[in-house]
Amino acid sequence: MNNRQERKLLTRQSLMNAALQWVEEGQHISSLSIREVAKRAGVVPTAFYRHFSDVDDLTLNLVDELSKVLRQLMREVRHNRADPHALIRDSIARYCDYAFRQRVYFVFLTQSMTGGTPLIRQAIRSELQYFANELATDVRHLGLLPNMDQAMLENVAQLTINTVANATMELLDLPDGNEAARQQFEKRLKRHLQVIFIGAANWKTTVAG
Amino acid sequence: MNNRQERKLLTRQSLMNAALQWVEEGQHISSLSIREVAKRAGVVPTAFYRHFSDVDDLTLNLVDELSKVLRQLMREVRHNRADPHALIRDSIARYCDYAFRQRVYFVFLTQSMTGGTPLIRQAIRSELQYFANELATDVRHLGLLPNMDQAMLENVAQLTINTVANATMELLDLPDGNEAARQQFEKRLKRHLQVIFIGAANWKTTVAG
DNA sequence: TGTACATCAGTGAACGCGCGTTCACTGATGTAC
DNA sequence: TGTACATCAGTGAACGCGCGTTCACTGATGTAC
Repeated sequence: MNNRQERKLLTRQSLMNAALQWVEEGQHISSLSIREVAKRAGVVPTAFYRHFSDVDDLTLNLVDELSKVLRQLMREVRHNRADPHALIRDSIARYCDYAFRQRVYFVFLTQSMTGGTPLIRQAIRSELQYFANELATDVRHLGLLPNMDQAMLENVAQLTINTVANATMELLDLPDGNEAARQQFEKRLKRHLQVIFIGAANWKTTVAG
Repeated sequence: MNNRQERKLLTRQSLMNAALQWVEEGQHISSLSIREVAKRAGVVPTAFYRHFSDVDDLTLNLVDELSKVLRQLMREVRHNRADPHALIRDSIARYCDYAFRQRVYFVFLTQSMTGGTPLIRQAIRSELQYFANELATDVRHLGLLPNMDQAMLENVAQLTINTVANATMELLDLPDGNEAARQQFEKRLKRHLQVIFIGAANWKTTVAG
């Protein structure tokens, strides 16, 4: 049924899942050992080397893998376009839901955003940049900030994405099932994004000085 | 000259400095071992236990210690009040200078912001909250946003601090001595803060819906 | 289709090493009289 | 001031353990004829 290549990919997936499991338990990826991740994946420690050269290598591949998943999410969100009037609120609600359901992905990415090697940090940052560019394109197409030049629009998009990323760290630490805290959080994030949007709408190039 | 207590404090300081040195070399604090930090501090591994119960305990104390240092910095910055007209630009320049000179403190704090135990993350978050409150008080006293209610003012201050904190991660990864990249970074951060300030100045309570 | 050989993902033993933690200790500093 | 005892920060040996990495291997899958 499945040939050698496919079996190898399955083992690779097992190793990656085992690493995510480690993070899910509250551990930092940098404290994961080859022996530990191999044990959790159900293979002998030396089998690890058939897939990755060390834990950093695995981590980098994990960032790439999860980036793909997140891009897919973004495509779906953009497709099911929300009512423009409640755009911010709806987008926040949808994003938070997703972050909660795929919690471990986000924990891993926020952890690596500050904790990994410079290479890993850069990979995540360029992923955020990608999202910012998508957002700028959407804002342009929706005609939400018609008078803003492209450079500044990208700047605002970047600020927005950064704000969401920052809020995500907080979201992930909210006590599970505390609906009141969750709503308070979403309200606060909504206010932040509204301030940014109002600031962008009132931006005049002459401020630049 | 120095009694037993003072000597003990010196060893404690050595251990903390050794931990910071580890971070400075690009390692994550969670991968620091008791033996390693003791070796760097010039004491025998078992001496570590006279000061901390484990590495997490040391980390938490380090967060407290550095928080004190940062509060002191903030007091100085607030004292040498800048020209209100160039408030944002001057504050950014001063902050970036400080972050660069005390690089390791900021690397450690941004690293722990996402990477530490929940307890550590919470400690840093409440420290950021403290800074946000100070900022809100300053903005109030300077009369910069006279029509804004207290809750929203705190919200905007929080957004501002978050934005600076987020930018700090990027700042710390800038190649050393690349003045062009540094200026571009500062300009981008200035734009972000300006958008936030303009948004706050144009905020109407009726938007709240 | 059948056979003979090549490939290579995963195995398992072995190595030397640094780890956290225990324990009894030492000897300078501090205190009581 | 001098003496006798208490305190306790730092020492050093010892333990069992999990670590990364090496190596020769096995045996199922793949390929060439």
